[in-house]
Amino acid sequence: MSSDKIQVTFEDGRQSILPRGISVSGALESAAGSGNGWIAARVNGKLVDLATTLEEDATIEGLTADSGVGLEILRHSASHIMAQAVKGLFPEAKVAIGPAIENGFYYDFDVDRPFTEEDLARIEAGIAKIVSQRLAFHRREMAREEAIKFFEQRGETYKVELLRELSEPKVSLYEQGGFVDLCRGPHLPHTGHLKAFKLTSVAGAYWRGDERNRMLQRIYGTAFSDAKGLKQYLHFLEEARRRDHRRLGKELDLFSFTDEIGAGMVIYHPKGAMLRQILESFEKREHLRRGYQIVIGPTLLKTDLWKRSGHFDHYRENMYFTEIDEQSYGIKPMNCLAHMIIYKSKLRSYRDLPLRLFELGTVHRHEKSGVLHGLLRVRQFTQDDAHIICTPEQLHQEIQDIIDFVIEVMGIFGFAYDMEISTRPEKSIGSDEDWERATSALIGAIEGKGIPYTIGEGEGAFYGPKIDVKLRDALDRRWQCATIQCDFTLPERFDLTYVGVDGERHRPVMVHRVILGAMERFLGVLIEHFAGAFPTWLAPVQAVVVTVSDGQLEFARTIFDQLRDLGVRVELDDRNEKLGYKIREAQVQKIPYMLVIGDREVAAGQVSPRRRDGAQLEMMSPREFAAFVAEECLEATRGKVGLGIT
RNA sequence: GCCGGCGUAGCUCAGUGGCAGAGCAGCUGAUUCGUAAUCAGCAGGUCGCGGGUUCAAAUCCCAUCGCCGGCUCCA
Repeated sequence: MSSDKIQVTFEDGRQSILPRGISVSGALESAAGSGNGWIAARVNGKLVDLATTLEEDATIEGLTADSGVGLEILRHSASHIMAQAVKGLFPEAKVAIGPAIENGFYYDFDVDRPFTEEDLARIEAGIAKIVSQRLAFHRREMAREEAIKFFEQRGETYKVELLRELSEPKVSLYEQGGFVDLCRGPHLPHTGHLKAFKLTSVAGAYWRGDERNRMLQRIYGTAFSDAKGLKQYLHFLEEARRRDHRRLGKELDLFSFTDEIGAGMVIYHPKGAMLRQILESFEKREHLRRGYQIVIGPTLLKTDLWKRSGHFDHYRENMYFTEIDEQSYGIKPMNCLAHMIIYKSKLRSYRDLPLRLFELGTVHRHEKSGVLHGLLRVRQFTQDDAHIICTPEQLHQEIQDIIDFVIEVMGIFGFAYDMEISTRPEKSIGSDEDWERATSALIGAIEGKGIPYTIGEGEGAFYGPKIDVKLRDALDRRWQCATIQCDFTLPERFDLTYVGVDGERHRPVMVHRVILGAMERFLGVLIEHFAGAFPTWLAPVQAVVVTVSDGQLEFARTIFDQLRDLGVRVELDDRNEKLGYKIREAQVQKIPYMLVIGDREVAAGQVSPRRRDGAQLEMMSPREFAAFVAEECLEATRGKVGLGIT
């Protein structure tokens, strides 16, 4: 091929001979014409600007703003544009970093005065103006030392700090409308491509995420390839607000908090307590079925024991302590200690293993005040906690059984899930052999189940590797609930042993695991997942008896009594209100069934159930209705839960 | 813990230095009604708590508790 031509291969496999030095956009247009909405490209696997020139044979792929990577580029450019707008309004602001994130982008600024809501509106207007100007993004490369001088002159000390830590001799800068930023790129061809954006909030954030550093002001925003995408996202936010468990907890009268009692302490009202009761009895039965034994440990344990376990050294700032009769006690933040004491209460043989101890253990952790969040982050909570003490050989099977347990339970609640294996962190204890064995047990168990997983390199606990299960709710949000953790440290520290076949003492392995995680957090997630409209098996009130007029009150009371006897969680609305009013109230309370009682029902001795979705069921006897509800519950729980809460 | 915002009736909220308000819920009465709000009347507040400024504070200032959005940390 002549020296002034190159061969370009396109995504669809087509090839063209083009002049050397042609721009990426020129090459793309030669193949597919203009106006395809490309904002950047991948050339030989590398993301580049459309203005990049091609000097060698290449494979290229045009990227549009609606694709995953393209959207990220759009948002990243949006953050640059926002920074330009901020610098225009606040010239003294120093810029830090401004990446694209999952649902948008942000940029951190160091300013004397924090931004206000009004500032946000002004900045938004500034962005709109820059967009209308269609300013080109220019890339230029510079020696690192030169770039340091450049940003020093401009007083951008954060950029200088970043540059000093880079090892590359050359760095790239991007400029649009006089705003220059240190950046790898790529970026939009010009600012006019930012068509749908919105600034969402402003918040403090530590420089480089370290709480010892200065707090910067972070502006969050989002951007989409078109107005429709933005609208959908704003609708998603609205839907999330509508489902907020804190709002629904109040509306459905499930739980509350009060500063009189203290931050992070849940008060369960009757319906919330009923929900928990249902979850707990479900859990107890499921654990017993799987060979777990239920135990109950004390809340206060002597501080000396927490010293031995290592909690006093590593976890003290999160613990509550109390002293009585000159004896110091720690309030348990975890349940494992009592379980180990139970293990040690007698000599154990390999025949006793695996020992699976389950406790609905209520723990207290002094979480920092700023992290508390409804039911999702509290200071007193109850874990569905179990510790499995087994031989190293049994580990694989035990892990696999726990995974099955998690999958079955998540299926019943209707959650999808992702699994992640977290491996040995830098700061850790235990022998390589132990880590190797435990990690391969975790991986082997997951792979044996054919479950896809990701690896969190170095994300494990200091005492062992773990599997984290992140469940995905109805809005596709992810929540960390279940976790399975291997531990070699505590068996060592507490000198747990078992007598093997060989008559010798051996060291067992301990698995810490939770299925739902914490009852509080799981309940919060459940509320949002179902938007408060719990399936009948979980609904704290399954049916409400409503009369058309006072004339049917006596009959309604006998129906109510009968259904309650049969185990249906039923309420009676005997108020002197119109039927429509009572129906509305029951709908708002998201009660699955409304049993309408009018003269027709009294005459027939039956009830007319109306379902929450508005469907009208056939008239039936109370007994038939109870059987109907029981059947629905059993079906939803794969035969595990019928009527009644035990 | 840190940055910012907020705290008024059971709930949702209005009130920005001069007599504390609305809707819903509650109570009383009327109404006896067929699938998402019947009508009328009544009652309800130490304006989170504690200090201060002022003739006068829900309103301004300080401190504190709590909540909200983030950061950091986590089930």
